[in-house]
Amino acid sequence: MPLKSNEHQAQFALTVDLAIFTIKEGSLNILLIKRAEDPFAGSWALPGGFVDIKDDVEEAARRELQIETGVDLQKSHLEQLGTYGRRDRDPRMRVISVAHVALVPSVGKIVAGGGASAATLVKVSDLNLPSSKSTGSINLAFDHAQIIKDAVERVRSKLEYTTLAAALLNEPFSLADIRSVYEAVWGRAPDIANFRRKILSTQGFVEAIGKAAIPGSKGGRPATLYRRGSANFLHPPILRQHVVHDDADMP
Amino acid sequence: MPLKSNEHQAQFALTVDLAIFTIKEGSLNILLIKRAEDPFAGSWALPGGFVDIKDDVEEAARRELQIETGVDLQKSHLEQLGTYGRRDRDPRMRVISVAHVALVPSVGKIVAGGGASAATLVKVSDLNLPSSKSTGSINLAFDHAQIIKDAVERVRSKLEYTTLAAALLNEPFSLADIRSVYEAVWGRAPDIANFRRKILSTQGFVEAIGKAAIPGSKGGRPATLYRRGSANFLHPPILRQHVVHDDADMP
DNA sequence: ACAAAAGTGTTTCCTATACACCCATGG
DNA sequence: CCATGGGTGTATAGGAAACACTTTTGT
Repeated sequence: MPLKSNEHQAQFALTVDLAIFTIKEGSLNILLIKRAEDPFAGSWALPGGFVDIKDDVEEAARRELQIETGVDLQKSHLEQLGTYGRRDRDPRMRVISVAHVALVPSVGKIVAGGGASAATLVKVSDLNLPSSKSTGSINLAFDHAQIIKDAVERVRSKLEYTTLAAALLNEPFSLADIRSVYEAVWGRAPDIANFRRKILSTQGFVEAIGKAAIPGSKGGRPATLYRRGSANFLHPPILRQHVVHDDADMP
Repeated sequence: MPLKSNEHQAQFALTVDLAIFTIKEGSLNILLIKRAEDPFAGSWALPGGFVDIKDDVEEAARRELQIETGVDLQKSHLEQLGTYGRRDRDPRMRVISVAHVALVPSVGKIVAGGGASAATLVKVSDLNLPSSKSTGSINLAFDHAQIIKDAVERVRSKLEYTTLAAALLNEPFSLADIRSVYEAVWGRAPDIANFRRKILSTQGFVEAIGKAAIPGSKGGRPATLYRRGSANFLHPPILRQHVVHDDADMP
């Protein structure tokens, strides 16, 4: 970055967009807002906001996450996804957006503020994403369909080699709960018997809390309960059954 | 991104930084420039430059790559690494940098322009990176040590599950050449016999060109030559021997 | 003939997978 | 005592790892 100090540089507006995922009723959901104003009035969009000149980018993202969900910031996972800076992505002005992925066990009260007429969780499978096998019909504002597609793929692949599935669960949880996260995110779950051996043999994925769940009204053996462990990675990974990859957006 | 259109937004300077990797003499090298001016005059830094208001970010990165290396843009791999936007990363002004990783088989004539007194390939192992087992002594400007650390990790992990090793080789190449890429990047190479079976059994990793290399002066059986295939991914991956992960920069 | 480098064969071990079976609870 | 869901045992197959061996070249 060879800055020439006395040169005038172009200036850009900077936003953070958040793809906030959670599991609801066995499906992967994402938090979206409905835009009240043009452009894309009436369309669904990712929550987010402008970065202030005094903010760290990460800090701005955490602040927006707090504002939009009210979740405990310390306990939720937030990571940068990538930066989307196409010239024409916002028809009004040049905006560079740093997209983030957040994984939360549940969302609190959702408030629709700042240019949004609504804010709700939407099933990812109901979205119209730029993927070959997209079935949903909900269209998205700006380039948010692309961002969400990338975000979903990030989450799917991270479940392979990290312990992040547990970040989508409230503690305590059972091994079957973790498996249901994989099922919701991948569309199919690994064999339960092998899955539990894998989880339990990975040091630090989960820690038993020494209690058992209370069975539902239909009975069944009580499940052992766990909390998240200190490990972040899974070695070796749990690999998905890999379909032939969708290379549509590769140059 | 609920834009309120009549609001004044903070403006940021935007740069692209490039971590351009190549293999030289069996080692992973990165292209660095030596800064001529303060701040960090005399320090090594990543090449890069400002994004113009009319540029796509990707486009700006490709332009810088061309300027700095003269490599054929069509044939080299370029991907976004991440965005670095800490408040204090540049002492003069608020600069947001979108870092990229490029993999090139070789670099052309390197010219030191725009605030750089030199530009050369440097062995990654000679750099002082924020890693537990960093042995090098070369210090870097701004937050470039962190960027390079992230970039190296990106390359190391991508060799596991993609065919990108071939992007670091001039065509045609032998299977031993690919293996030497793994050796340079990972520090150790997989067993040659198993490795060749793995590469050849992955459809589309390489394509035989029907010729053989001419052995060196010390003889040896001529190696079959290949060019890059159309596949981008390796399933299942070639996993590194995983050391316990360095979580130093995790929150 | 020997060294060097490419390429093949084979054995061993690990572990992912599949699935049968046992355990604990509610009705 | 049956249905339900949690949890264990075990046989099989496929691939990773290790390494001995063969092939093709230059000197």
